[in-house]
Amino acid sequence: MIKKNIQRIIQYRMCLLKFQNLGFEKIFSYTLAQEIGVSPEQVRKDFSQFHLRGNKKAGYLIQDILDQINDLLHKEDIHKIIMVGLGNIGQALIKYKGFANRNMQLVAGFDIDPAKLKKTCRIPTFHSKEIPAVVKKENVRLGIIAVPEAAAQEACNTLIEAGIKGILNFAPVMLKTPPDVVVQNISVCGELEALVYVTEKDKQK
Amino acid sequence: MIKKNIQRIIQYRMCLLKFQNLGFEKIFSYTLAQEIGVSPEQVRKDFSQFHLRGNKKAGYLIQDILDQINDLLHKEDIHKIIMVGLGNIGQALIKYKGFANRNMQLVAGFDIDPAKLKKTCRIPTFHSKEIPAVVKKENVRLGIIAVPEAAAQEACNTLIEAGIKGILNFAPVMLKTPPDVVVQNISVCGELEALVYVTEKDKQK
DNA sequence: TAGATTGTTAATCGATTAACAATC
DNA sequence: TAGATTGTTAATCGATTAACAATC
Repeated sequence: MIKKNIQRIIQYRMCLLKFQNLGFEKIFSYTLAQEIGVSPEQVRKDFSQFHLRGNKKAGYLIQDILDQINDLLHKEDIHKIIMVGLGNIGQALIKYKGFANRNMQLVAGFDIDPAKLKKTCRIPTFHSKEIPAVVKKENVRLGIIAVPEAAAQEACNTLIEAGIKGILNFAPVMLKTPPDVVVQNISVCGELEALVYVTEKDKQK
Repeated sequence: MIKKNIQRIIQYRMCLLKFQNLGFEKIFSYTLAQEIGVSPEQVRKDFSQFHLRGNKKAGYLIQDILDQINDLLHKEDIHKIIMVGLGNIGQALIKYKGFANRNMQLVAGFDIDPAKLKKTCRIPTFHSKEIPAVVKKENVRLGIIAVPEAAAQEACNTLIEAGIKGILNFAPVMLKTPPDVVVQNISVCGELEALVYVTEKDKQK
């Protein structure tokens, strides 16, 4: 499980960029806190844990904090990602233009279905058997799994075998991986089910 | 923040269905735990908190536990959902066929761009100004926001105004909502950035 | 019965919040 | 200086893990 403090650091970064674009140079823990819905103490605690320092009375220098967070998140590099599965989700993410300005790049897509490979696509697409070759050639460390549930573990095994170290998994299964490969799961249905639970519970009150 | 135990209950459910389909009638906390990557104590604790009871020595009756979880998650109803934003993500989720067998149904899509409304679609689509009318007519409680960042808060306000109680938000902003409206955020880029952080940290060891 | 498993209570761990000294 | 803000230490809270009695 990925620590919550780093997840918040990622949010702080987006927020700092937003304020910088609005022309601000400094920001207080209070402002940042309000923006992402936590307490100012939480912000200062998080910053403290990552050695992000401000100035007493004068708050934080946005550019300074951004530089340091960018270091933490390795924003000096462009992080290559491959997409396994060219169905609805896979195609949608390939079309998504938001990766570039966060230093992420989808470099290739894969599927076992030749029909899926024929669709015109912004990035090169290959049969899944080419995964190891492309991963090695492009030196990719991250992969997204957007294949049907039944094919997910096999896709995962191929990625691990190819040397992928981080996997974002859209399939509704817990993938089995060695300890040096990290998986993050996204389940749209699961999130909706959780929303049903909490909203129906609220209703009863 | 939605409690972790209910998120796991949702996972247990999927897992129980899987074992039921494989022909099993009973399951042990140990098996379930292994399948979703937690400890057997965690499973028993979660079950205990939701009053899901098993049999000493004989484990849990899958059908029995499923019935009770289905009650908890209100699986007796079909939960209607509207989609705001018919871009890449919106269109992909509308095409996704996995909602139906989890008792979810996307009933309508909305966008402010007439061009997006013209695309053929499995569900009815309307201009966003129709949101209140459709929500009232269909009695919808859940909405998905898949619009660009700049339009997200306005879309959110419209949903709140229309009476939506739970929002799944794909836009990279913290939405401001009253306490009776719950938001779950999904950030593909954010998850990938977190993966970069943990995998690069591992590399240094 | 003996062994295995549940279910609950107690202990531990980690994360958040509160308090407050430092200082600009 | 007085007031406001940071940064750290201590306290609290919640979630996980451990221990173990109950019992099938």
